[in-house]
Amino acid sequence: MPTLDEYAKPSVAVDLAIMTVIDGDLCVLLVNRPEGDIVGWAMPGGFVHIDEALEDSVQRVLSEKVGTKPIHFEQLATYGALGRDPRSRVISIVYLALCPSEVLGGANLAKVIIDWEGEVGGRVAAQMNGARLPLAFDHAAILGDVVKRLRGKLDYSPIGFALLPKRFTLREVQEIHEAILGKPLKKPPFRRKLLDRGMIVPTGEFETGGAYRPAELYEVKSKE
Amino acid sequence: MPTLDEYAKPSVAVDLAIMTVIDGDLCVLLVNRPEGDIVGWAMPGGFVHIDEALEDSVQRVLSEKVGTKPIHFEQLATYGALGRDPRSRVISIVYLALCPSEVLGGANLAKVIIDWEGEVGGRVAAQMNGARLPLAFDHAAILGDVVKRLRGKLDYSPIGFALLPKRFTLREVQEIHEAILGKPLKKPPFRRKLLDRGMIVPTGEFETGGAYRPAELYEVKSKE
DNA sequence: ATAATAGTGTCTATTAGACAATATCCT
DNA sequence: AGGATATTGTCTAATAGACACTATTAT
Repeated sequence: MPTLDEYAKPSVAVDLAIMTVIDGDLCVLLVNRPEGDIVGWAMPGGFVHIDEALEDSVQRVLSEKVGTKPIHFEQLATYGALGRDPRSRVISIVYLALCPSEVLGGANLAKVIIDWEGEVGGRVAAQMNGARLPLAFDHAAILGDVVKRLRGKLDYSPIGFALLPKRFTLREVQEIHEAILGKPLKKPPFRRKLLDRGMIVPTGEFETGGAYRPAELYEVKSKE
Repeated sequence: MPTLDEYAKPSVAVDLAIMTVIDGDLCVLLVNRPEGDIVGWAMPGGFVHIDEALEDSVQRVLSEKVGTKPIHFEQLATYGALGRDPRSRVISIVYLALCPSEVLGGANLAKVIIDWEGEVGGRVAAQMNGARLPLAFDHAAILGDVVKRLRGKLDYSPIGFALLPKRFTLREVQEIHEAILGKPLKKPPFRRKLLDRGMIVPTGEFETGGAYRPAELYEVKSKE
């Protein structure tokens, strides 16, 4: 109930869409809601404290609930529909965070199943080990927006490299792009476009351990 | 102060960047803050009520403070730095709204002066009748983001048409684009690109009243 | 030698931009 | 008729995509 001198305020939360690519599949880190509460899987999140900047809330949720630092994060959008959390009015500021899969060891990574392909305003499903996971709140729709943002920014921004280790082969970059776009790409044009962008430079070193011809390792060009 | 069973909550507001183009200048609707309060000019805004969806807050602010309905509005971003409102912690969800200048009669429209040209993260200045207006809060930086969003979406989305009346000439479209991009465009390539997009259709009617040859009127193609 | 992948060369289709020429309408 | 703008035509540069080919390495 509102006090005398102020209106009741909504709660404000940050929710994190922590994305990675594993074996050619776009994946998101989800947490299982405790029983008796909201059922289903949800993006990790937390309330924004009164003395805490939004990015600090993001960092706190990362260290409290995830235990890792993403390479890149950016604000996606804010969701404030009335019934989105049935317990109370919560406005969620959603951040998109990107990590290479290596640094997310042991976390609950759910494969993101895009089931709209071409339509607009799409939702998304999630599965883990082949089983469908129920998504809590409006997180299926939010993840649809996440995928749209990723696809939109993929080839004119360096976000794809945030999903890769410091040094990577061109094939690995292509696998990331194919996973996000959900379609295969031709190798030669992809290589050119990438190299013509001028965002990456060859290191002169080569991958090891693989069968057959090793590919050169590249890294993101440091801004001079 | 927080009550026993909950933390203190930030306030949540919506702020509106209501943009238009007048005589080739990108303009924004601002309100003058009352004296004794925050000094300077600010975007119109209001607090989000506990039982009100974000878009409903936007509509309420529009009817209370502006008295007009924009052709198009979309969420831009959410700003929550700690000191942005010196009176209390306020998190602002900023919406970008677009209107043709004809429907904003008599409002306080300030010309947006872009003073960064090419750099990243830019702020913006405002002037009215040639005099510089002081911008309150972090609204100079927010308006920088507004301009960036406008420029980025201009030529692959129909937002430019939201600044025009229902029927318009190709020259008028070009003037809108030049105002937003801040640079002149060549007429023939601009015409083709626009027509090849397939988003507008000729009406067969022509403008009247102007000196010299009248141009054909176009309108946005209705989706079938 | 062979298999499998890395990397290159060439061609074509599409698109964006520059520039010149023509068409049309008002005064 | 003349002036200003609308509209069209042609050319060029840059880009994206398809496809064939060569190069390199582990087995």
